[in-house]
Amino acid sequence: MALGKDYATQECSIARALEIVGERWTLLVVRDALYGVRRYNDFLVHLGIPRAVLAARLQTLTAEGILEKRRYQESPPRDEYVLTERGIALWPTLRALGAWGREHFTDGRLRYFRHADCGTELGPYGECARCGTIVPVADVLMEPGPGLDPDPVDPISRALLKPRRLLEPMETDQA
Amino acid sequence: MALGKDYATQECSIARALEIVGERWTLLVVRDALYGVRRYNDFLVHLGIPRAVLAARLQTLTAEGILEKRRYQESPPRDEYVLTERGIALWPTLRALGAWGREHFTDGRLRYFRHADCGTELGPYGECARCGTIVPVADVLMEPGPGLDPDPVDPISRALLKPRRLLEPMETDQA
DNA sequence: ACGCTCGGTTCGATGACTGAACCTATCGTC
DNA sequence: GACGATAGGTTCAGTCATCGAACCGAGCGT
Repeated sequence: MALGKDYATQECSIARALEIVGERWTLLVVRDALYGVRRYNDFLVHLGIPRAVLAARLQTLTAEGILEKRRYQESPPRDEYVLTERGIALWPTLRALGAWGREHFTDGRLRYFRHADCGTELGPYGECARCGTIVPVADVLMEPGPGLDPDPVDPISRALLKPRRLLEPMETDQA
Repeated sequence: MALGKDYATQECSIARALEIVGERWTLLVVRDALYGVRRYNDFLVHLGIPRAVLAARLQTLTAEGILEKRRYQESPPRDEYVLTERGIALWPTLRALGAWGREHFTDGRLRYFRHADCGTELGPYGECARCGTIVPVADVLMEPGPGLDPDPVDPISRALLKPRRLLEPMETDQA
């Protein structure tokens, strides 16, 4: 958010948060990371984001400790970007934002989020009404809804047609 | 978000939400509205936002049904911007975002949010642990914390030094 | 008639985003 | 060992949003 004006005068943790994740595309990158996307190229294709912007976002997210860059093979050298604790902690925000967007601006259910242990659909705060608990991110099961119409040329889009747990890494190779 | 590229390809309610409230300053305007700010000039001074940008944000927020423009006196004609249901529904998102920012990027408590009925501090989801309920926005009491250091020339900043309920309109006149 | 406040609009300069092209290293294949 | 493909970027020109300051008009109060 290095624009002439930052939110410096705002003594407010919302403003601080927005300085870090408030830029265009940033929260969508984090969303994809929660969905299990880890590689530069997968982000690129699934988001349709300009390459330069993606590189910039991955760098600042890494610098802020939200993603961690990690080598997963040596030859050829390839890195992946994995969410840290701090990044995973953005799930409630994304959940709330998504619930608001769905409630007010979307028709047709695009995805369902369920408690993997019992199959109950999550409430607006990411809680399981049946178990009476906040569901840990890794126990959230994501399923496609009827309103979903995936892009056939995008392997990530197709991979998201199967029920998956959040954070479970994508297997793009055999896609 | 009328940039060359919108988030059109994203079949996702998070992306839809971000198209509406994802622009710079927008969520801070909504935050101030929750805090009780209603007038153009109060937003202007408290946010330190360029006038043209504020005018644009107020217009799109009104167009999207998040704020409502309402005449509060006839002579001279003056309008105020008040949150609608749809705008108030953004509270959980802002609460989650603020909790994340405070947890990871702020030192010193800036504000406390409590359940007005019982004084218990709100949990990260805006719930009252003691009463076991999600606290309605109008029953949230906001109090200044020790880390707060208000701008003395800004009447809104000073008004926020007193405990206040969310949505309670500001009285800027006698400030 | 004068200045003040409120709520804007206009405008030039700056900076972020976009899309396309280019680049490097490594692999698999012939 | 030349050839093309793939992953992960960087560079660059053009466009669009944001910034800050100036201007504007209606309706006060005096």
